[in-house]
Formats: sequence, C-alpha cells, structure tokens
Amino acid sequence: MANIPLRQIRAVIAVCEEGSFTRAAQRENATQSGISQHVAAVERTLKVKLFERTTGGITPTPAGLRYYKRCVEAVGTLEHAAEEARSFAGEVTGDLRIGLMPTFTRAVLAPVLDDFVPRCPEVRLHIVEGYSALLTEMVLDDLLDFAVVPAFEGTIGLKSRMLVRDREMMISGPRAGFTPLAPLRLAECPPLKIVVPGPDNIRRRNLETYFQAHGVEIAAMLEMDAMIATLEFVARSNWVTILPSVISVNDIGRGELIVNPIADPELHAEFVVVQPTRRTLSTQARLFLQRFEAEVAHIHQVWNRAIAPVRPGNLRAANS
Amino acid sequence: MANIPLRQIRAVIAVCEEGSFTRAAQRENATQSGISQHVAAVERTLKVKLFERTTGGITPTPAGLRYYKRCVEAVGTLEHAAEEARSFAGEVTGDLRIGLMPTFTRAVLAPVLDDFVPRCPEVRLHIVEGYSALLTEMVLDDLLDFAVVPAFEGTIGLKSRMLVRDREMMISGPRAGFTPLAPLRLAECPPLKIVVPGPDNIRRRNLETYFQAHGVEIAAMLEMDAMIATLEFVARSNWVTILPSVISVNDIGRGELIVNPIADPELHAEFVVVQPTRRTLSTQARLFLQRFEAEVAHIHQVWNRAIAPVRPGNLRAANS
DNA sequence: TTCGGCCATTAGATTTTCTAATAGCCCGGT
DNA sequence: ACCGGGCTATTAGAAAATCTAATGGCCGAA
Repeated sequence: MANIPLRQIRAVIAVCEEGSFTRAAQRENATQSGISQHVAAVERTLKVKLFERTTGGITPTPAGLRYYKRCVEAVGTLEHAAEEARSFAGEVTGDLRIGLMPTFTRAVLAPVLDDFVPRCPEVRLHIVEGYSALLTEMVLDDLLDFAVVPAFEGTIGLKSRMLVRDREMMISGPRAGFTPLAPLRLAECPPLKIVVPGPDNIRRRNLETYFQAHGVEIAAMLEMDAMIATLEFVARSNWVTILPSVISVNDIGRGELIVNPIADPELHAEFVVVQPTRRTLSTQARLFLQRFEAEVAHIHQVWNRAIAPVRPGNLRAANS
Repeated sequence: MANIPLRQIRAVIAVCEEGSFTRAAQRENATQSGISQHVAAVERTLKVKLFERTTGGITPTPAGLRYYKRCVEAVGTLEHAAEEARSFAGEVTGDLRIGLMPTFTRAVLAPVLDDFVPRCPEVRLHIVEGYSALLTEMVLDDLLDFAVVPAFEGTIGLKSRMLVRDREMMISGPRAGFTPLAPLRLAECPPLKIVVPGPDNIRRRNLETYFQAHGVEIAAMLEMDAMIATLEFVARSNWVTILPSVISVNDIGRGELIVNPIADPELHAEFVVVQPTRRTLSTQARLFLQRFEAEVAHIHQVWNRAIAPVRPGNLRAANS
C-alpha cells in the first residue's frame, strides 16, 4: 500500500490546478525542481503517469485527474478534521476572510455580525466588499476563504454551492412614477431608462436575457458598478435599476426609493459560495454562513409580508 | 490551516487503535519516543489535546476520537486514490490476502477463482482458510486484507459490511433417515444427535439460541471444528449437522449426504466482510468481492430451484 | 521499598527535503 | 538557420526533519 507523504500530494494538487510545475512552485513557495521531484516520486510510487508533459506546461492524464480529485477530497477531510478537533475542544479561533458584494453588505451583513461577533469573539474577521470578478479572483489567489457571488459555471480550482436564490426588484425614485410595492410586469412598462451593472457582471447577462426574452423595451441604458451612486442617481432622476430584494429590504415604506417586485414572470438571482478547491470551509466559516442564510431567509419573510398577493388578471404596469 | 504530515497522522491513528504509544510504535515499526513526538507535534499544531495520558496507556479525548475518525476517512480516501489511479491507468496489480471459512472454500471459492484469475492475472492471491476467530485476528494484525466471517458486533480497529445472508440446512447421512430436500421443522424431529461448531464460533451461539427458542430437542451434541471430518462422520452415522446452504450446494441430489432446508421458521446465517479500519479495500479486493457475491447469489438460485415449494399445512418432519 | 510499564524529553545520527545550477527540449520570432 | 524564452528533468550539496538511543519521571502492583 502506497505511503505517499502529504507534501507530495499537495504538490500534485497544485500542479493540477496551476497547469504547470513552475506556477505550482510559486504557489507552494517551493522551487520548480522541488515540485518536479515530488510529482516524479508520486508517479514512481504509484507506477502511474499522472501528467503528460508538454512544452507549454503539463496536462493531467485521466488517471491523474482521478487521483487529483480523490486527493483534494482527502485533504479537505484532513482540514475538516483539524477544524472539528478544535471545535470539539471548545474553541473557534482563527481568521475568517470573506468576500461580499454590495448586494449583501448593505442590508444582510450588519445583522449577521450583530449575532456572529459575540458568539465567536476569538475569530478575526476580514471582510472585503467588491464585485464578483474581483472577489472570485481573490478566492482563487487564496486571499479570501470564501466569497458570495452570482452563480456561474465554475472554474478549475474553485468549488461552489448554492447559497441564496433571491427575487429581483425594480428600484426607482418618485419621479419615475411607480406605485410602491406593486408587482410590475416589465413588458408593459413604458420604455425604461435603466442603470445596469458592467459587462463583467453575471447579473448583467441575466438581465439582458430577461429583457430580450420578455419584450422589455429599454429607452436608455447606463452602466454603473457603484452601488451608492446608483441608488443616489435613481432617487433623484426618472431612471430605474434592478437589484436583489435583500439589498433593498430597508427601503420598504421609505419615501426616497420605490421598490416594486418584478412579476409575470418573476426574475431571480442566484448566488453561490465559492472557495478554493483545495480548502474545506473552517468551522467559523460554516458558522458565519449558517447565520448568513438565516438572515437572508428572514429578509425573504419580511418581503413576503410586504408584497400584496397578486391574483391572475390583477397585474398591471403600476404607473398606467 | 494546519499542515500536518501524513506520518504524524498515521501515528495518531495507530495510537488510537492500539491504546498505547508503545504498542503503536511496534505496529508502525517505530520507537515509542518517535510516536510520542509525532503525537505531541499534532497536538501542538492543532492546539488541541488528543489523548489523556495514564499510567496504563492513553485514552483518546472526545476531540481525539473525532480527529481519529476523520483521519481514518482521509487516509482511506488516499488509499482509494492510489488504487483508482492504478485502475484508471489500466492495471490491477498487487497482493490480495483473503480469509475464508470452510463454509465458503468448499463450494463458493473455486467458481469465483475460475473467473477472477484470468481477469486479474497480475494480482497475487493469498487465501487463508480458517475459522472466524482466527481470521478476524489475522485481519486485526494486518495479515489479511479482509475476511468473510459470521456477522458480529464489531470491534475497534475493524470495520465490516454485510456480504451474505444464507439459509441454514440440516445435513445428514442415509442412516439418519431424512427425505432429501424436504423442508424440516426441527421441533418436530425426534431428538437429534448433532455436530456443532466450538463455543468460539458465533454460529454456535445462534444455533443454540434457535434450539432453545423453538423447542428443538437435542439427544446428544458433539463439538467439531473440522469441516471435512464433520461431513465424513455425518455421512457414515445417524448424526446430523447444520450448515449454510452455500457449503452444500454440491451435495444436492448426491446419495451420500442428505440436505434438508430448515423451515418454520427458517434459520439464516449472516456473514460480513471485515477489514482494518485504517484500510480501504483495494481495487482487486472489490473486484473479488463483487464476483464472490455474484457466485453466492447464483448458488441461492440453484437452491431455490431445488427446494420444493412449501404450502401451509403441508410441512412435516420428513422421516415420520 | 522495589520493580515493571508507561510516557516525556534530549542529543545526536540518519534520512529526507529543498534549492541552486545546469541540461535538454520545444516553439515562436527574427 | 539561429536565438531567446519558457518549460521540465536531473544532479549535487546544504538545510531541515525524522528517527533512535538513552534517560528521567510517574504510577501501580507486589
């Protein structure tokens, strides 16, 4: 039975994920020749070729890919073992580096922290606000333990799981003329002047798909990846924007911004937790996400109470 | 994130399973002080106490037990990773050390080998025939990859899974006077002179429980843990014995031994695969067991065809 | 009180791991 | 055709880690 040191296994994982011995060496704070020797040792022990060497780097063989996946699983189990041992020993300590989009920092984060911080006083929180592309890159570079970003098709080196499915709302100011809280059928609205996220934002693609598929007329479009500025601008103009419900729960019933659920059909945004493949979520991360999901569920309940039920035939453009 | 070498993890597993640094050292071909240092290093890295030290050895803490279980899981995954990599690379090689009771070597093993050996020519088979206590001990001592033994309540250091559930048959010679293949209600038989296994055999306990619970009269009892001798003796006397159906499939329709299914109620024996906790079954082991289960199922089909169906009211002691 | 059996610690030998240096190969650009 | 860049493979030697031998301390049994 092969007895391969974890150091060698980590080298194999790094090579698989980086696609090159040289880049794996950089990531592992080792030298290219050290990594080469580790991988060669594993291949010698297993008597299996894990990588095809090419001039541009390496390509994992089918056996190599299978080995990589099992190794990642095992390393994850060991990290989980360490976290559990600490948790079982009665303490949750360490760093927690979280990436959140403005979607969540505006109305979800504060109540979550109100609860989390007293429960885990030994945890050192580091929260980065940013957009999904930046946050995803930081997770890949191991600068964040995890981030919550719009669901996407995944990438090697990252794993993700569904966290939030949220209803999209239209946000506007008084000058746009909409009735607060009334569900809106966008296709029946007059041509919209709308602020949307930049082209790198996955939600942008989803919004454009929805507009196209449901005959939503757009009079003008403005790209803005600045949440505060977007809301300020919308409040004082006849432009509108579309944002997830969790961001705008605090605007219900307050005059400056008008919030309308999008209906017939509804539009949803899905968000996932992404983390490096080679990591397992720490105890503190799992506790935080547990509380996060609970807060989102609470916000959904608030919205469900606030929105008037819509019956068939009763729906109309709210400002006709 | 803790980066604990596998060598240290193996030390923790060994200590947990042996209950002592000294015995763990013997098992790992190391010194007691080496093991002590490995465990201390893990505890230092995790900042968690895994073992309480006593003068009689060690006791795992709750955290230690959790850590142990996760580590065993991870090591199993790594072993599985190695096996899968080899399998994926197109070869199944290595040793396969199997423990089987006479229950299985007599009629199950040969057809299984007929199929397995040509399929896995690079596998070096080592088959040990023995009784369950010996085989279980050999598995614990890592002298066998696995054994198939009667189901029992388990022991630390071993894991097991159900493999075979088999109907028990009464075996006798012509002088006992039973009608071949007729289902028997033992309570209605004249007092039996019966050969049973020794007291360490789990099947012995099950048989005695059955006799007691169903009013089976025993005229005389003889202990014998020698399969060939038991069958020879039964064939030439009016004594009977009780054996699983898989052992006696080749006696159907052959004059020397008479086989009767036990009925109303039926009596079954259950057998499990046992293996060391710290091991995962190799690819060749899983292939072998796959074929083994298929052969047992085939034997059950042969028996189902051979036994006349019994309707209510039709059952009687076969030699009345 | 003595002895045996256990774990903890230290010192030094041995082994493993790592880096530096270099070679070889392939590919793209000039 | 030549050269430079980028990659992996290999070797040699330095550095670090691991291991054992020896010894001490503790506890319980005789």
